[in-house]
Amino acid sequence: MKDNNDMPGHLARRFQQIAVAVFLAEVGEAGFDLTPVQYAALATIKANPGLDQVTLAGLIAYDRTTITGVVDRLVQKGLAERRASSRDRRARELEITDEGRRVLRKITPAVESAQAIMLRGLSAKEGEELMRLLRKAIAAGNELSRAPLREIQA
Amino acid sequence: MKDNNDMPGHLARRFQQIAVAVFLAEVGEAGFDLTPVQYAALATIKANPGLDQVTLAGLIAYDRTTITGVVDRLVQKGLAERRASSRDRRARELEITDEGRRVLRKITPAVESAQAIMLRGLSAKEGEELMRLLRKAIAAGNELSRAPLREIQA
DNA sequence: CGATATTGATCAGTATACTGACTATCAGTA
DNA sequence: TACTGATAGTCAGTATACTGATCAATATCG
Repeated sequence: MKDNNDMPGHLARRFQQIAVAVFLAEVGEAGFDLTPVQYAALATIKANPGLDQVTLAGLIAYDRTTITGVVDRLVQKGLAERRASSRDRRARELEITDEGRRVLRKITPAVESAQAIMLRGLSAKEGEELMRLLRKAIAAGNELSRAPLREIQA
Repeated sequence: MKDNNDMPGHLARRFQQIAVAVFLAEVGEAGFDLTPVQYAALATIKANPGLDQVTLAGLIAYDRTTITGVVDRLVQKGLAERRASSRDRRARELEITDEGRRVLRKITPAVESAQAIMLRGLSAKEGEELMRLLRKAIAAGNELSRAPLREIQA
């Protein structure tokens, strides 16, 4: 009979569980209160000023119903702003605030440290290989989740 | 600047997201309504009859507060039973029902198929290597989450 | 132009996960 | 035995994620 440890799904869940715990611990010790999801969203808003929520969701592969709450919390913390779009009155344009920029800058060392801790059981080479295999598996399965990754249209 | 695709945490989240979607799709097509978490819990109850909830949580690395709800739903679906323990009046002993056994048996092909689909972008060798690296990273980070894996004490 | 389809955002509902607190019970020790 | 600490389970609260529905606005095509 198959063990849990032979199930990629179980290993995926477990690795993600640890990754989130490590991220929260490192960021918390640095004095910030930001989740992995909020961090990714904020960094993506900074890199793509004025993008709408659907585009943001596509860039980080979040469900569009999840993004609503994530952006709510970023706005509530004063890290991002949500404005009505002038081109499309359905859409909301997202901008990072000065405070958001400051937090992103200060939080970076903790985030990098967290990424290292997640892989601390692996050699540098193994860490690279793990990421390569994850990227490959993810690319092949991209369309299988409700929230696939979407590039920005040129 | 670091891309999301260079962050093991982001890749972990994305891979898990796809894994859950694939599991639910395969199991759903087979006519069953069981989540990955519920499946793992049920299979573990079957393999360890009479275990209590804390032991169950340890065997699959779930938080003990999460287990309460998961077992609630298994009981509600008639797949498992929760009994008061005779040895320890705080504890609840868990048992799989005949229906639970039946579901577990019938659902296995869909579960195995899901595991294969998650890795469809990888060769057999790469899939093995991905699982090996995940196991290694997880083992090193086991104590970093609130819900570490715990073996049964002999 | 107008009917239709699509899209952006949100909402209600459900299921993980976690934090922190609480009760009941058990175990070990002074 | 009485006190203390640990443990099993649950609960309230918060944050992802998803399904499916709805509403407003835009796009498309006959």
